[in-house]
Amino acid sequence: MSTPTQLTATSYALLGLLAVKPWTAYELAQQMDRTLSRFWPRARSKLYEEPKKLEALGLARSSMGTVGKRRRTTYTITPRGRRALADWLARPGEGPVLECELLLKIFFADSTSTAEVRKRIVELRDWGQQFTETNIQVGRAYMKGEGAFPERSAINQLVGTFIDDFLEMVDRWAEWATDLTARWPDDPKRAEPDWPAMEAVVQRGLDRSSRWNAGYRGRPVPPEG
Amino acid sequence: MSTPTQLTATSYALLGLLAVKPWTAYELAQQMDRTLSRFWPRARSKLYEEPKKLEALGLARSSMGTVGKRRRTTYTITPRGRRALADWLARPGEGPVLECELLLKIFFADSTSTAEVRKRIVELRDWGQQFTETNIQVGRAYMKGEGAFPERSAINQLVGTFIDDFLEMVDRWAEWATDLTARWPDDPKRAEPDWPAMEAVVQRGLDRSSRWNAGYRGRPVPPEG
DNA sequence: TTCTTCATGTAATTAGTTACATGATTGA
DNA sequence: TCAATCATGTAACTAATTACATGAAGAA
Repeated sequence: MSTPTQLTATSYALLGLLAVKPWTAYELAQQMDRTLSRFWPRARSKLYEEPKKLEALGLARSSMGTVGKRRRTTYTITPRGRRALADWLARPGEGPVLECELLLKIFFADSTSTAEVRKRIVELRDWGQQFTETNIQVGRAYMKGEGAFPERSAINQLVGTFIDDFLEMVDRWAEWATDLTARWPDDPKRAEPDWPAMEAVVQRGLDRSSRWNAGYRGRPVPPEG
Repeated sequence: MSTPTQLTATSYALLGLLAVKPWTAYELAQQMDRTLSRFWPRARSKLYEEPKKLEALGLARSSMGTVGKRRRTTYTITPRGRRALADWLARPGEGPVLECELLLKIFFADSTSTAEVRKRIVELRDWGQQFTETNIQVGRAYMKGEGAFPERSAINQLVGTFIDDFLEMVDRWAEWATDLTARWPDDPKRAEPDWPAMEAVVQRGLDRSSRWNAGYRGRPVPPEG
């Protein structure tokens, strides 16, 4: 820890939380778990480590309290910390990274049976369901005005909707995939694609391209080949 | 490498490719990049390492060829490898893990300006667009019958649709978010949530729950009767 | 011939995870 | 007063990434 390395997005995630208010290490970890983990999942232990790095770099300071004879650390952001955060927020960011083992298993369907594929699809749907439960609770709490930080409500809606859009998408896909594979023979290698559906997906992608090229206001439009 | 550690999902990803046909290390890496990276992204170097592990465990064997005076390794799956793969495929898998730095930056909007948030939203949309381009090409190639493995067409449709559903979702979200934030004041902390929209999202989640509880619940429920 | 891109890796480093440890608090 | 769970971390390990290196093939 003597060498203060470069900050990672995870460091900034913690720093961002500290910008809202000071927290103890435990509260920080909790908060991460509850909110950020949906699109920036990290192990618990990491969340105890990072704040130390922030402090070493002068972006936060810590004050020790005690509970009985255990120490308890509370972190507060410094002005330098706020500036560092603002700088980071003003730089471009990375797009979504999706990782899905279930999809991987489905992708290798030709080395197993259709029955197994169907199981994986059900698991995917169940996963979305589980996730939805907690997401709803958060959303409802906010609507009842129990949200801890009312000045963050609109922001929370923005990202909360992204997450729920994703969950909705997974659910719909799973439903569609269930129907599709219901008509598959036992051996996935002998399954015929649903050509019209495939055509529709390609078309949809092309439509996105058009809409994008039509209304685009950033970079120059790439020349058509 | 002398201690043959446990196989990871990444190992199985390579093993799965080998089940299709033998490949050289380079071809494996290419294939990963082109197809699997969409839902199982890994660095290039990793893809050269893993096959060695597979060989050490007797799940693949390698034959050395040469190009000039450089060696070139071709990997082939063994019967044990096929069994290991089938076993893995028959076990439950992990659900999606979503990671998005842009969303993280948007989440911390209260430490920056609405203008910055809008930029991040545009970046997210651009990202989807970029991704869509390549996705369409793959899809079109398949439809023209240029797909290298026709027996995998239906499977590819399954996962390809998942990816495109996701891209479509991102695009729609970005469009919605653009509209919403167009009405935000300069300071995101003073932005009011769109309450009806928020209510709608919660309702949608509840609807998913109902549909789920009605129909499935882990295993396929036999039709009422 | 030289330059660039394709092909094929190895080495060094690190971000992140799993496992472990233990005091404090609560409630049965 | 005992067990469970909350709170608070540290240590060991590893999966994965970035950086580096270099031969081969084809283009200019």
